[in-house]
Formats: sequence, structure tokens, C-alpha cells
Amino acid sequence: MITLADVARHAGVSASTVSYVLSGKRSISAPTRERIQHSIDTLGYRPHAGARALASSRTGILALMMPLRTGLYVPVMMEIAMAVTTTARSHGYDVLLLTGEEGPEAVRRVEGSAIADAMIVMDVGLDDPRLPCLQEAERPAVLIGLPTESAESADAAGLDCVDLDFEAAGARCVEHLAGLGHTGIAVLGEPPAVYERGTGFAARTLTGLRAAAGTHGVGLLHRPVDGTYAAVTAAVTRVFEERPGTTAFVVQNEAAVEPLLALLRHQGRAVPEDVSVVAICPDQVAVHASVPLTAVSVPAPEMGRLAVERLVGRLAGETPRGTELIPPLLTARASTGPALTGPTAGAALPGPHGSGSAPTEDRRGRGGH
Amino acid sequence: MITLADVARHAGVSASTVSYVLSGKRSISAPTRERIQHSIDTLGYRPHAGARALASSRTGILALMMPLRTGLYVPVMMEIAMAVTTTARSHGYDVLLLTGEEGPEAVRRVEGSAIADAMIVMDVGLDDPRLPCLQEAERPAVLIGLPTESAESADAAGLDCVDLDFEAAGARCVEHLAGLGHTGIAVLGEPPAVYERGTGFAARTLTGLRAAAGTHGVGLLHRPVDGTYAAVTAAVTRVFEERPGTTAFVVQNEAAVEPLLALLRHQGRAVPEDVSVVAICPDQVAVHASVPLTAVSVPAPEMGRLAVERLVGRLAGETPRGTELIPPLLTARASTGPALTGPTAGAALPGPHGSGSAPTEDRRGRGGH
DNA sequence: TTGAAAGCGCTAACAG
DNA sequence: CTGTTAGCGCTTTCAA
Repeated sequence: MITLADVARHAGVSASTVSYVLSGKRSISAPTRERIQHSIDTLGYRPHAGARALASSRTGILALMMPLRTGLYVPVMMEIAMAVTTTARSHGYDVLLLTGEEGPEAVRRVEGSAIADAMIVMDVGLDDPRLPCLQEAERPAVLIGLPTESAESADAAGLDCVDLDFEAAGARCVEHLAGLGHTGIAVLGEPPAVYERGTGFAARTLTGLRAAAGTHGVGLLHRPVDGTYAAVTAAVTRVFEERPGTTAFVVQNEAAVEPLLALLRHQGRAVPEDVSVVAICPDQVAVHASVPLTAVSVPAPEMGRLAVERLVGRLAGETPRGTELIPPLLTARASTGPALTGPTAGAALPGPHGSGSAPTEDRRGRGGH
Repeated sequence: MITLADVARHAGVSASTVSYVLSGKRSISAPTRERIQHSIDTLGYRPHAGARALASSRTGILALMMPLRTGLYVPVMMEIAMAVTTTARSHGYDVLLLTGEEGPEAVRRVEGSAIADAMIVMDVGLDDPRLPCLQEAERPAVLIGLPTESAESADAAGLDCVDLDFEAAGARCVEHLAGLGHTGIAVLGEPPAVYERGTGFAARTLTGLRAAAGTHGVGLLHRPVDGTYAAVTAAVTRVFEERPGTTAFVVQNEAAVEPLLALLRHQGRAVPEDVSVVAICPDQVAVHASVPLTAVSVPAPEMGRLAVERLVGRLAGETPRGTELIPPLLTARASTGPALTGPTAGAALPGPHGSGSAPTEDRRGRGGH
């Protein structure tokens, strides 16, 4: 193994000089710097991470805590993870992946064994047991997501957060639909488990949806659904029974998107002629759906990038910036249109639009399961 | 920060004794061990990772190289990553996530700066530039995937690999279908980019499919497809034009599964009455598809687990075990059935099975796009 | 069964 | 602008 001492000897300088050309923490004359750089290259020297960590109390590692819990849409997590690692690398950091239910213990481990310089915490719940540890910790942390109902209280708790403004996102969806004349909206939300666990984003979306529904005088039905065909079918069927005037859906559940579209198609309800659909999902999902979806995009890569940049800033001495909510961006695509008006609006449609129970009956009874 | 010296002082022993109770590398009398353990607990001591790495040349970290390239199905990668981290944790290791196109440079970085003890390398291509570095490296590595066409040549190259036996998996699919009387099979494969890059598993599957097709005397049409509705529609349409006798599909492309099912439904071809579908995909995908799929499962968690266990073994002194291919397991579900026989077999079907162009026409011309 | 002591490779005062 | 030196916290001989 090549050590810093080897390089120093090869270049005919002292170890500290080599160290300083590496860190740039003091000025080195051009000739010596070049000589040293040349030695580094020739010998193929790489600083030993452990030694460096011990001497400097800096690991160059960011811990990414990503408990992959039920009901979360995996690709979004992955996109964030990727954005985190690439952004981290561009700042000279590596990423340690912590998953599973180590929970608070993982925070203590990172803190205690100095295995990483800082932490990014994903999938934060409203009473997340990791938060107290995080607040006690010396090392900076930023949450992707809000651990509270509002940005203000997160700031008050001294936490540094990055997230999409889900409340505004929900409101934006309703506004868009209300603007098209829809007055009966149904929301297909995340799986029940997500709400039960108090995951902030789902609740905040709902808050925004309801507020805007109030403002615009539209009716709102909310149904958490698992992302299966059976669950979506059951939920949608009930929605139309309870309120036949439903002409639009807001979907915040990537896994429910295709089941919903397939079901509507099967029922002979055309999108967007009979029913409009707005999603809150990554662009990728919206664009590649069987009907390109009008959607508020979940900017996963940006969230990852922002989180890392904050952390890097804080490691460089910046003070916490508090909560940063990314404004929602709604892109209109093919899945939304003007609300149907007239006597049959929202009910099962006659004529060219099919008859509610489509002629192509599902012979295998999928929906019932 | 609590150090080992603090613990030693608190327990009234020397530092080395504390170190030895931690490592268990020499016998300590019960009383002192307990006393020390007590001090550790009271003080909340955690060994400093960097110091340990420096002194022992062991980091307790495994590097996971996962270039998330185009055409790969993200959830599978993620499942592997999760299995890797949880298995690693259960052996006392943490996982460093390396992504993106650092390529061979990442290998050298890990090697040179001793940032991890070993590496797991995913998404291995046939002429992967990382391989030479890996072979030179001191640290053990295991590949998830084969870098060659055959297990033998991988062994010959001195590489330690873990993978699903995709060749056998392909063969198994054809066998299953042949056993049901199908004689015209179409394969919807991974996106072209995956084949072009020489990613082993796709090629090996094809080898197995073709070999079995030869043995069983069935016709095989192979079409790489992007996982979009448009691409699948185009490919499937062409398949039926070129060979109307096609009664079964093998799908090795998670993203193509739902588009295929939706298209068949739309065309009035019932699954499995008119067309059988076998997938090579994770169980999760097969179970939750709109028609539960007969499938060879891609055992992502097992692959991750096996890789870690090998690595842990090698770090404990074991010698490389060479290539280990996981035998494919086909689970019959609702998507396969006996081949249609008779005059109209494979063509658009009359009577109860619908008339090819279903009454619920797609008014928005999705298929064409 | 335990202690003492010499590093592991690097950083960062402290001198010059 | 550069060199000297004292650790960082832990592991692991070598002694007892």
C-alpha cells in the first residue's frame, strides 16, 4: 500500500507538505506542488480513508437512512437515492446506505462510531422515534419529508427539512379540476398503512385537497387504496355508487394509476371525456402511463440533490436553513378535460361512451377478489 | 466522545483488555468481562470506526456498486440492495452505495483508499471495464450476474458470481408452454439497450429459450421492447402479423407486463383462454399483475443475500467458490393454459371470446402512438 | 489471564 | 513557503 510517507519521500518533501497539497489548506509553491502531484500520480497514491477519518474526524461519508416500508413507491425512493449518491460524489462524499428497521439505533450508531459525517433521513413519520436522537446528535441531519403537519413546527423543532409542498400540490390538483368545471372529485390515496403511520406527506396532501375543495365548492371523497387491481376496483366502484356525480379523480399512489385507468376503460368511461384524472407522481410515471397523465410531479431527484447540498453546506459551517418546500408544478397532459355537463353527467353513460358495465365482461372475475 | 481508554479507566483495566472483550480474540475472566461490559453500557461507548479501520485494516463496510443504467427494472435493483444491506447488517457490516458511471474508477477508489473491505458488483456486462480492476484488486468481490456467456468461463476468469440461472429459466418457460401444447411462442425481451450493452442475463435467457424451443419443436419469435405501451403494441402487432399461430408469450421485461396484458385484453384475446403468458420477473410483479402471472421468479432478495454471505465468508478466510447459479422456479398462476387448437387457433377469435376488436373501442387511438 | 507499548496513515498545530 | 511533531482511537504483538 502506498502511503503519504511514500509520496513525501518520492517527492523529497515532508509528509505535511503532501498533506497540504491534498487539502489545499495552505499555499504551496507551484514547483513543489507539481512535483508532489507528479509523485502522487506515478505512485498511484490514494489517502487511506480510515487514517484520514481518525486524524481529521471527517469521514467523507453521508449516511442515507431509507427504511423501505410498506406502501412506498420504490422507484421514487431509488431516484432519491441515486440523486443523493451522485450529488454526494460531486461534492467528494460517499453514501452509506442504512435501511430496515434499525430505526433510532442506526442514528446512534452513526453518531457514536463516527461512521458518517451527516445523515439524510427519509420516510419521516409524524412521531418518528429517530427525531429525538437526531436532535441530540452532533452531526447535521436533513430530513426528506416533514415530521410535522406544518413547516413552521418543523422549523421550531430545529429540524432541517426538504420536501415537496404536498399541501400546495393537493390544492393545485383541485384548482385545476375546478377550473375545468368538475364539482365531484374522488381522491385515491396512499395505502391505509401510510396514513396510519402518520407519514406527513399523505396527510398534508389531504389538507391541501380539502382546503381547496372548500374554497372552490367542490365535493371531495377520499379513499386510501392499496395499489392492487382489486383494491382500486372496490374503491372506485364504491365511489361511483356513493356519488354518481363524480367526474374526476386525484391519484396519489403510483401503484394505483394503471389499475384505475384500466378499470375506467373497462367500465366504458373515457379519459378525459367522461372522467378526468390528475396524479401526484413522478414525471416518469405520468408520461408513461397508458394515458399520459396531467400531474403534479414529485421531484425526487431534486429532493435528493437539495438534501445533499444542504448537508454539504452545513458540514462547511453553514447554519441550518430550516424547512424548504418545493413548489408544486402541475403539467397538463391528456388525462384531464372539461367536466361533463347535462342530465347524465357523471352517471353511467349511454351511447358511444359505453354503458357502465361494458360488453366485454371480465370473465375471470378479477374485480371481485 | 467516549473512547476505549475511557472505558478502560472506568473499569480499572488496560485498554487492550477492553479491546479484547470487544473482539473476543482472547479469553477474559468472567468477572472482568462483566465489569468491562458494564462500563461499556453505562458510558454508552461505541468504537470509533476510523480508528478501528486504521488499526485493523478492516472497515466493516461492503461496497455495493449498482450502476442504475437504462432499461433496468428499478424495484429489482432495490430489492437486491435491501437484501444486501439487511444481510450485511446481520453480519455486522454496513453498505456503501456506489452508483453512476464512475465505473472502474470506483473500484480503484475502494481498493486504494480502503474505504470498504469488499465489493458487490451489479449489472455486469459482457466486457465490463470493471472486471480487470476487480481481478487485480486485493479485496474480494462478488458479482451479481455473469460477465460471460457461461458459468465455466466466469470461473475460469477467477470471478465469484451469483445469479439466477437465466438459461435454465428460459428453457423452463418454453417447457411449460410446450407442455400445454403451444407451438408458436413470442418472446418480449428487455429493451434493446440491455442487449446491446451485452448484459449477460438477457443473452443467457435467450440461449435457454432457443435451445428449449429447438428441443420441443416450437417456433420462437424474439422481440426486444422498451417498456412502453407504444413499443409493446408495435411489437405484439407485428408478431401476430408475422405469425398468426402465436398462442403464447414469454415476457422478460417487467415494464412490458401490463402493457401486454392491456393490449391483449383490448384486442379481445383472453388470457389464458386465447393466449398464454409466462413472465420472468419478481414474484411481486407476477402476483400483482392484472392477471396473476405464471412466472419464473427472479429471486432478488436471495441473490443479494447470497452475495453478502459469500463475501462475509471470504473476508473470514474462505476461498472463492466460483459461480453459483440459482435454479429457476416456475410458479403456475392464472396466465397460462392449454393451447387453442383447431382452425382459428391463434387468429382473432369469434364467439364467446370476443371478436378481436372489442366493443369498447379505444377512441383515443392509444395503440398508434 | 492481563498490561505495556508500538504503531496503523493522516492532520494540524507549532516552529521556522 | 516548508518541516517537525504530537496525537487521533484502536489493535496487536510482546512480556509478564
